Amino acid sequence: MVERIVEAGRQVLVEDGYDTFSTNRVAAAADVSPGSLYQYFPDKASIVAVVVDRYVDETSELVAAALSDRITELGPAMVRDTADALLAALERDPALLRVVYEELPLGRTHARLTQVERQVRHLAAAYLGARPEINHRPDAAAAAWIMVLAIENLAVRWVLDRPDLTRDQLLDEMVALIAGYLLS
Amino acid sequence: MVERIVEAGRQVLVEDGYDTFSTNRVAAAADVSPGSLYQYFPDKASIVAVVVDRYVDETSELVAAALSDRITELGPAMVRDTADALLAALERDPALLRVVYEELPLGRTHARLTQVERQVRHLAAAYLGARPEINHRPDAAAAAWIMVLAIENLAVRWVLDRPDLTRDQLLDEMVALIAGYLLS
Amino acid sequence: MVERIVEAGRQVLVEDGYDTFSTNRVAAAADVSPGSLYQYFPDKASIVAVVVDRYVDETSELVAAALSDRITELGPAMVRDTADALLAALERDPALLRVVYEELPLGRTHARLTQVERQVRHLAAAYLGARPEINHRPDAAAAAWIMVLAIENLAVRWVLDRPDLTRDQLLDEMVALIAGYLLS
Amino acid sequence: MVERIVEAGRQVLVEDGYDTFSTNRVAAAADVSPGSLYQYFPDKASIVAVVVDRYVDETSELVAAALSDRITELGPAMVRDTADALLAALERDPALLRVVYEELPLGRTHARLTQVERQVRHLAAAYLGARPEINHRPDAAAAAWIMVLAIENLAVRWVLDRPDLTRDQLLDEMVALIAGYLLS
DNA sequence: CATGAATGAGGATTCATTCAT
DNA sequence: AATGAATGAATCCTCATTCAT
Repeated sequence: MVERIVEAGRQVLVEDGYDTFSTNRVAAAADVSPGSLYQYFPDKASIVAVVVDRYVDETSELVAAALSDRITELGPAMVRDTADALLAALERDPALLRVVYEELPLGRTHARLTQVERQVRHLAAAYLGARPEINHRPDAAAAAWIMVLAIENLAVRWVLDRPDLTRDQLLDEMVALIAGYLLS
Repeated sequence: MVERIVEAGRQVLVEDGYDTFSTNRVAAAADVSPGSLYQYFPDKASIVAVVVDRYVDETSELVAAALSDRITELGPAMVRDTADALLAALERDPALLRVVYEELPLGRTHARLTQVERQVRHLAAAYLGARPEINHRPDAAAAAWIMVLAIENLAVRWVLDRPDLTRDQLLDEMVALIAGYLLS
Repeated sequence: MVERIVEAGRQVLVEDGYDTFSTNRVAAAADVSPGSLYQYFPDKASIVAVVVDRYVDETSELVAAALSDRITELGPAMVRDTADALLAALERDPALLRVVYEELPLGRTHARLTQVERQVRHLAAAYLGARPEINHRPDAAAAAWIMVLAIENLAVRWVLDRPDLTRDQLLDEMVALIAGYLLS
Repeated sequence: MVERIVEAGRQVLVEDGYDTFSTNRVAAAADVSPGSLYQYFPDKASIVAVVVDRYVDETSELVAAALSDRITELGPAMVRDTADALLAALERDPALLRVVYEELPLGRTHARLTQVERQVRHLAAAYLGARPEINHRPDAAAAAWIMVLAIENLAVRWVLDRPDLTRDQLLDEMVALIAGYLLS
């Protein structure tokens, strides 16, 4: 049941964006009565939150899986493969990505995303801190913040804005960006 | 009068975010009757649009001014000074930045922002294309896209998320990021 | 519920005319929340339309019933009885009659009325066409148009304007009008 | 000035009907400021009232003029010529006729029309009362009421509904209607 | 007189939420 | 648990009218 509601919520979000996201529409899409929504969710915002949480979780798991395959391998290949996995994950559902990134009201909604970003940053910082041969930046935490955010944002914007770069070009540039940075 | 309304609109946006932005609230904040709004603006969206347009214009002008002071100077100093100006511009009103970046419904609103970003990218591409001594990347347009987006996003996130980086650190990292990238 | 709303709509229409007919007033008169109106009617106009449709239907049914009782009987008695039934039907609710006839915005509202009038005309034309002994006019369709409209309008005006004619006088004059016409 | 306003009022009424008739629209059409309206008219309704009064006056004068030309002539020709004049008068501006007849809110608006109808009825009653050779009906006042209303309404409906009758047919039927009635 | 900016009550409509069944 | 009718506050917007200039 929760399943049906969350899926319906995702659908509505994807199909028409957040400004037409109403509890009635979600209930209709889930083929459930409006009242039933409130047996599983305290309010409208929490439905959105769960949709977003799931999306963030799925995405981060996809990236984490790719990463764990390559974790032993240092250097450019790892950056490229990770970015590749991130792109692939984001390309699964650009419409939902757009809604999550550009349309959602703040609040509890972004909590999960922020949390994941922090985790990733900490992982990256630990990683960089332990490998001075590939990271010449003095502050590993700062470098991780820069690196993670830059890659994430470039990936998102590339998926959403479809600029004049091929996917391979993008990956090349990302590798150059990170490599150049960490070694300077 | 237009002034009062726009200022009230900005205030409401800043104080409570877009989801409480109602014409009545704007009218009250401007100490004006709801009807008067409609003598100067065709609808609610256009009030938001003007607030955003102004904000984007002011911000880009501040950055453009800083840039024009340093335009003759190649290299790291220029990156740093531009990023510095951008940070300063964004720090003027973080709350409004948050609303513009994260809460506004799509549409005409993002049009102005997108447009400015395109202009900046074109400028940067031209600049990079003409200076092979500081730019070793093969595709100037791609490099400009990467560079502009990375800097913009890092600046915005730093202002909004207040991470554990000092302002100077951030600027150092940005310079390293761009320099390392362009020369690799 | 629909019942309550329609009845409240009729009441508001009758008591204060169309220009004070607001959804809020109807809701209040029905002792129902404004929102409930929209679970049964798509908009304000459709509430009016239902009130009018009902009124037109009731009225035409009353007349049709009277007519079917007398349909075998030719001549003056039939005219008189039909007119009598029409008067009785219109006298049920003169205030609503006034609103329907004189105040309602055009559109779907008049559609139903026009439709009924056409039906009646066609019936009358067929009737007249088949009975040359009581109808000497050359064009049965034209005669039906004249006859139906004249009787309808005289009945309505008599009910609304309360002129110096007794009900019986009116019926006498109507019979004379139609009889004289059809035989000339 | 009053002239300009009334003419603008008539225009608005004719072009878009009563439901778009707003003081602002009238002011704009008259190329006058909204405030100026209130120097010559106490409120919106009184503008409508004057437009209607004028229309009724013009129309009745046209008919009266035709009638005074034929006043000496008894019988069918007079009915025909009068009806002809009425039709011609109504055909001048069917759009305004529709608005006046079908769309206007009640009240002071219809006062002038009612008044004219009464005058005409009294004239007709006096006329019929004095000419027993053409009027066999026992009650001249009643006969006048019937006759005037029937002709008026048939003329109006013919102009507004454009039924399947030629103008000449209509006049023939009207003459037959009245003649048959008065002699029966 | 004329203006027209300003007013603000009121309009139609939506939708998150509740609650009796 | 599930329903879905009912709610009613809140939304955007209009327009007859006023009044300072």
